[in-house]
Amino acid sequence: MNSLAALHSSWLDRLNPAQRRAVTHAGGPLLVVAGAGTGKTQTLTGRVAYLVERGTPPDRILLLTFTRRAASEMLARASELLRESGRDARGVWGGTFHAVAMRLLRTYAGALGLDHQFAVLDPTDAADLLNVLRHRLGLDQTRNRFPQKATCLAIYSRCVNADRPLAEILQDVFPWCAEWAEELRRLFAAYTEEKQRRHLLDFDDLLLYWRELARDPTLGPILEQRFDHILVDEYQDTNGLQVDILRAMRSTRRDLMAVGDEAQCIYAFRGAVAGHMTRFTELFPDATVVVLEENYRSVQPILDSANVLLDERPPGQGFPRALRAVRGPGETPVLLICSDEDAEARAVADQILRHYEEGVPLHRMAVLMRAADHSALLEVELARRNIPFRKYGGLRFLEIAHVKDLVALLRWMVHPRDELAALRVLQLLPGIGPATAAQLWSVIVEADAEFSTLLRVRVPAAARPGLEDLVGVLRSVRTESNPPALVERAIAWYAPWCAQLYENPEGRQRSLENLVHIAAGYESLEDFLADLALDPPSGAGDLAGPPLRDDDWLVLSTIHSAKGGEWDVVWVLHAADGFLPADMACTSTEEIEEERRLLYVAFTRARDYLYVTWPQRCFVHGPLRSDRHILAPLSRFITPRVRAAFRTEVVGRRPEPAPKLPEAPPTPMVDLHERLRARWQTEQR
DNA sequence: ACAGCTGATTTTTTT
DNA sequence: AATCAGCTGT
Repeated sequence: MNSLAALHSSWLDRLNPAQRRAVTHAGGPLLVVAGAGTGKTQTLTGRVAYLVERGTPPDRILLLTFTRRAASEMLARASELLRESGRDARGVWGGTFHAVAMRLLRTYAGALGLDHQFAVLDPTDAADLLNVLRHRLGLDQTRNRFPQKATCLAIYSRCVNADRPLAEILQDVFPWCAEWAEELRRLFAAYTEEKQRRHLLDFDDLLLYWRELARDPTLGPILEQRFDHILVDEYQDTNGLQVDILRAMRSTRRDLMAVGDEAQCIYAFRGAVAGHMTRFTELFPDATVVVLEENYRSVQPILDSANVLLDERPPGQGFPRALRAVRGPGETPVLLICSDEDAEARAVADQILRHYEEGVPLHRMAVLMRAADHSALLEVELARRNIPFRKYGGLRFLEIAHVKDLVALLRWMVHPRDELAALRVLQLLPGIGPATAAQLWSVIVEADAEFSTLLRVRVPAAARPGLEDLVGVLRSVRTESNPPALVERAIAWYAPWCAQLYENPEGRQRSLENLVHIAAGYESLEDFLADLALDPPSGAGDLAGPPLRDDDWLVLSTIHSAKGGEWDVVWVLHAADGFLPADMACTSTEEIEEERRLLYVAFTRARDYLYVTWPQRCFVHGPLRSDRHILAPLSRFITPRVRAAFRTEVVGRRPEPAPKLPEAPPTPMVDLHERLRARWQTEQR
C-alpha cells in the first residue's frame, strides 16, 4: 500500500484538490460538473488509471465517450500514467454507446433471438430502406409531397432516442410534417418489421436492444455484474434512452461516474436534454458531486466573453457558473465586422497567415462554424493561398456517392443476402435500372446466392460484360480473404463505372485507394465494414481534401465536431442571426438556448486568441431559399454586454461613396419619353 | 415495360 | 446541390 501511494503521488499531486477528490472517490455514484477547459479529460483518465492501479481488472471498467477517438486517446493517456506501476489500461472497454452496444450484442445475440450475422445499417442504408418501404406503402402518390427519406429517418430517430410519442415529436420539432402523422406511423411500423425480417439493426436499434438486454430479468443481472465501474463522458449530451441503459446497468451496483457540463449540451436533435445533468442527483440520490471551476485552457478575457454570453440567458436556464482562468490575463477577443462574406474569408485568411508567421503552427488554429457550408468561400480562399486544411463535420465520408457505391459492392461480397447493397451495385451497370435489378435479385435469392445464375438472365447488351466481371468479383471472397486485396478487386471492377458516372474520376479514385490502406488494419472484410459504419474516417476532407504538402494543416470544423477540442487561435464564422442562431432553430426557446450554448462551446475552444466574424451581407444558397443575398444582422447572442467584452475591427469595403461624374459638356435636348413610347407603338403582333 | 431524363421541391448539427 | 415524381423515347 505504501509503495502504491508513492507511485500515485507522481501524477496525483499534479491534480487540483477537486480533481483529486473525483479521481480517488471511494465508491458510489459520482457526478463531476466540469466547466469547459477545467481538466475533465485528465480527471477521467486519472480515474481510470487510479482504478486499475488499485487492482480493478481493466476489462471490468466501462468508459463511455462521445466519439471513438476520445476513448482511445483517454485510454492511451491512462496507460501513460500507469507505466511506472507496470500496468496498463488496454483491455478497458472504451468507446461510444453505439460501439459498446455492438460488442455486447455480438456476444449476447443468440440469447436475444438475434441472428449472429446481424448487420448494422448506417444512416444512409436506413434511409434507403425507408425509401423502399415508402414506395411499397404507396406514399409517393400523394397530393402534397411526402417528407424525404432523410427527414423520415430523422423523425423516427428522434422519437426513439427521446423516447417520446410520434405526435409530440412532430408537433415540437417537425411541425411541417404534422399532416403525415398516420402515414409515418405506418411507415415506421413497416420499417421495424422489415429490419427484423432481414436481421438488420440501425444505429438506434443498437441502443434499443442494449436497453432491452439490460432490463431483461435473466440477462440484465449478468450484464450488470460484468462491470465494476462505469464512467461516462459528456454526460450532458446523453439522451433518455442512454440514461435508461445506465440505470439498468447500475440497478444494484453503484459505481457510476458521470462527467459533463450543462452549458455545453448541444445535441437536442439526438434527444439530449440540458436538464439531464441536474437529474443525475435525482436518479442517484446518494451521489457525490464534485465541481471543477478552474479553467486551465483560456486566458481571462476569452473566459470573460464566454461568461457574459451565458449570463445573458433568460432566467431559469441553468446555474450561472463563472469560469476562472488559471492562466491569467491575455488578448481581448475580437469582433470582426466584415462588409460581406468575401471580406470575411479574406480577413480570416490574412489573420491565419499572420499568426502562422508569428510561429503558431496551422494545426493549433481552428475555424469553427454552425453549418458545414458556412466555410465554402473561406475554403476557396485557403486553396487560392495554398493554406492546407482539413475539414471535420458536414458531408460524411460514407455519404459521398462513389464511396457508397464501392462500400455497397464490398457489403454484397461479404453478405450475399444484402439486398440494398446488391440493388445499388447492379444499377451501376448501363441499361439496368430498378426493375431489372430487382429481377436479377430475385433470381439470386432463388438460387440461394449462387452468383453465376445472374448470367442466365437476359440483360441489355451494354450491361453484359460488366455483369460477367461482377460475378467474378463477388466470387473472389471464396478464394481470397485478405481485406486490402478484396478492396482492390472491388475498385478494379468499379473504376470504369465511376469514371463514366461522375466528374473528377481521378480524385475519387484516389480517395478510394485510401480505403485499401484502412482495410489493411483488419483481420476480415466483415470487421472492416462493421467498423466503417460505426466509425467512418472523420469528414470527407480526410480522404478527398486537397493534397497535403506537409504534416501541418489548419482545422475547419462544425462546432458540433469541435466538441472537446482546443486550439491556440479560434475563429467563429458567421455570427449573424439566421446563421447562428440558425434560422431553422428559432421556433422555440429551447432551440434558441441550445444555439446559445453552441456559441459558448465555440468561444471556450480558444486558448489565446478568439475572433468572431460577422459578415453584414451573406449569400444564402441551398435548399428552400434560392440563391440570393441578404442583409444579416449581428447574432442576437452578441448583446451589448457581450460586445463590450470584445474589441471591434472593421474590414472590407465600406459602402463606397457614389463616384463623382465629370461635369457633362452641354448637349442638345432629346425627347427620351417619346422614343420609349414609340417602342410599344411600333411593336407588331 | 423500362431506363434515363426533366423540372419542381427541398429544413442544420451526428453516433 | 440533391432528391424525387412524372414524363418521354426506346
